[in-house]
Amino acid sequence: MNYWLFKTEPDDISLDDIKAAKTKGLRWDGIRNFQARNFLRDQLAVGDGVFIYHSQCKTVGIVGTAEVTRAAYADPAQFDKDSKYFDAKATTDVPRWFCVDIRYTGTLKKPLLLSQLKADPRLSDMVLIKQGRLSIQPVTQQEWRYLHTLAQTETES
DNA sequence: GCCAACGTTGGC
DNA sequence: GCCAACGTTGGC
Repeated sequence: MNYWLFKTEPDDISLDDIKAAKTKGLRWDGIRNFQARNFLRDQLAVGDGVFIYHSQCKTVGIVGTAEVTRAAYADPAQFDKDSKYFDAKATTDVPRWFCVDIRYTGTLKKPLLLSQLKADPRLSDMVLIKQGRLSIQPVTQQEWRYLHTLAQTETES
């Protein structure tokens, strides 16, 4: 069991969208960064915990949680000429890009703002703090637990 | 909208 | 295989 943080622009996909998909969940696709791709493809497993983080918006920070319901499979968008995620170098035999499915598991009572996380010395080693631009990143078990104590998730399912 | 950080591309 | 140019991310 591992833990992760997924960034998303809420104008595109927000925690509410994930929540609205209910137990059916949704596909987390369009990852086109190799480092993020490698985590996704090689390490994400069914049941892993995911923090959902909103970027490029007014309230930047962690807003809720989800869990992985399907491990990596080839991202169909890379083969779709009409998709902005189309990649001419990808073939069905040798896909370049992968996606997973996730489902909503909870909303934080209060979002954990980036400014707050940055100011917390216990989180100075978080990938989020050390490496700004990475849309899928690992979270340690200690960080996962500590962030939950900070936020007190109310779990629904 | 600006700009810093950083990943990727491509010429040599 | 180096490195400059370029593109993208993402906070502010």
